[in-house]
Amino acid sequence: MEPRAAIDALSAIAHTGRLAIFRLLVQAGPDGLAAGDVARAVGSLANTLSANLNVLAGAGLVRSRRDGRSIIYRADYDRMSELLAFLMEDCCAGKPEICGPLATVAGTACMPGARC
Amino acid sequence: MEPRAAIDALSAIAHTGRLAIFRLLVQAGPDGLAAGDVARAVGSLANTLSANLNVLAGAGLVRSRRDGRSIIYRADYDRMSELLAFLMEDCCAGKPEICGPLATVAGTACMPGARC
DNA sequence: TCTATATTTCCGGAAATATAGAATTAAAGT
DNA sequence: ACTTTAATTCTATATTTCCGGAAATATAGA
Repeated sequence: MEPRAAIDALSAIAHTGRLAIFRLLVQAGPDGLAAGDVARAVGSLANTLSANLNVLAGAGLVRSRRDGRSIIYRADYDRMSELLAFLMEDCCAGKPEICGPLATVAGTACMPGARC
Repeated sequence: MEPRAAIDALSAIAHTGRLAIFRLLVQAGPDGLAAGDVARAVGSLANTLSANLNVLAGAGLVRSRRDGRSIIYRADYDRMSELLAFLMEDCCAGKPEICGPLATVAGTACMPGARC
């Protein structure tokens, strides 16, 4: 991932409202949620929410598709994964002092059954 | 890590200049670098650099100590580790689709011998 | 004390961002 | 065609961030 793209992604989630939106969409899973449902869940106006979803989409962290009158947003897991990889690899220079302890986030850091 | 602290850390590194500073300090290791050396390395004015270092320090990502007339800055590895943990655990909700592939950053994501 | 070096603080203007109200587009149902 | 619902876009305003110049502070050395 290019630094420019990483910075865009970082500033997208460096915002209380957008972080909440993104977390919600991650937890919602691959099927995603309609914009209206997101607005209700995080309690924000439709236009504000739309702007924030647009920032997240611009950073590649969420994707959208139309379904009837609703527009369904879902988190882009690959992109988030790339961002995490950027931070760990590139930014942390693979220092075990930083990245090592993350192994304790067991089960998340490693796929079930993955050989580590 | 609290969401507020995570957001502060994210916005601190969501900036071309500050990301460069942080990466430099991570690579410089625990001994850190004098502010002047950082300024020279990243090519920025002393006052601008000072402001940016201050933002990073406010987010807890770097620490400073005085040494003679120099002020030495070093990356706070623990803090960065906490930030990564926040993103993986809390934000990604432990979804293997996101965090799993990070195991391929092998050796960094998982300490040798860690139970994953 | 005087001077030089290192860094920070203060301040202002330009640019970017955030949010809300009003209007607009899009699709579905009648 | 008309109405309703869903979401976006347009526009304005308030706020924040960014960066540079000038001045201030801190330390070391002569």
